[in-house]
Amino acid sequence: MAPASGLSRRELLKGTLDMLILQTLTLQPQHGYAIAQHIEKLSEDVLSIEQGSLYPALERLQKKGWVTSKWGESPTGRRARYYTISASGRKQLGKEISSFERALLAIHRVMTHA
Amino acid sequence: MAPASGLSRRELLKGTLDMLILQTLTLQPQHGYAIAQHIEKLSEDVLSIEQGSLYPALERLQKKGWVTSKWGESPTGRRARYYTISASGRKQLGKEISSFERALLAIHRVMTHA
DNA sequence: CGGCGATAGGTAGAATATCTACACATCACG
DNA sequence: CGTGATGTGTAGATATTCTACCTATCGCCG
Repeated sequence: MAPASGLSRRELLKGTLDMLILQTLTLQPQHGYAIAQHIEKLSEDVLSIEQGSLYPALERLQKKGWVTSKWGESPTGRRARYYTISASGRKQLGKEISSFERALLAIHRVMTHA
Repeated sequence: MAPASGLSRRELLKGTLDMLILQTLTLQPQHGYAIAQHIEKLSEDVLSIEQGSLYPALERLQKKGWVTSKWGESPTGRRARYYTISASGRKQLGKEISSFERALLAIHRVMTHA
């Protein structure tokens, strides 16, 4: 994780974090640290989820009822809080995906001067 | 512009407003109100730019040197401030487009569980 | 005439999301 | 013993957008 050459790449489209987390949790329940790693890896290190964004986001999702959590043990034997997506979380994910695509299409129309 | 049936659609991907404004100004210099209308129309009413977002954004872009402005007269004969994209503004637009596309591709990879 | 909607510009303050920078703990490894 | 990876978390700053106002002119309709 050392910034290699002082280059700090970080580009998260704001407003997409919840969607990315929820999507990640559709694969299987995960703890926070693993969620962040999963997203960073799949994005080929383009996206980076800072802890200061991750944990508040998870709290937020939990408060909305979109994920549940319970303490467990990670593969490395450490205590970790595992998050599971709920039924309403899946519904929410669907909404976020479609509104994301809608917005994307709209932006595309503007950017290609239609 | 009356909300038709009380339905308030508004979906702007956060962080894309500057890019949309700069892109709009590559067509021709425009005043704020017309910029907002242009974006709303091209996006087929998916995106809506509120005045409270628009004018601060235009100030921001001006402060960064990406646009210049001067008072003029609109086609309807009203006083209006016309904004013009600068050379550095065009360079900035290019940067924003490529980082937007980078992020988009990354998000796509995560969302399709790659 | 009086009011309203569209055109045009703007501000104040709230809400929100994210980031930076910490603190804490355990484990493995040299 | 120190450091880096794993793991959770908080506090405070920062940035962006939104809601809700305000002002002004113009044209139209009743």
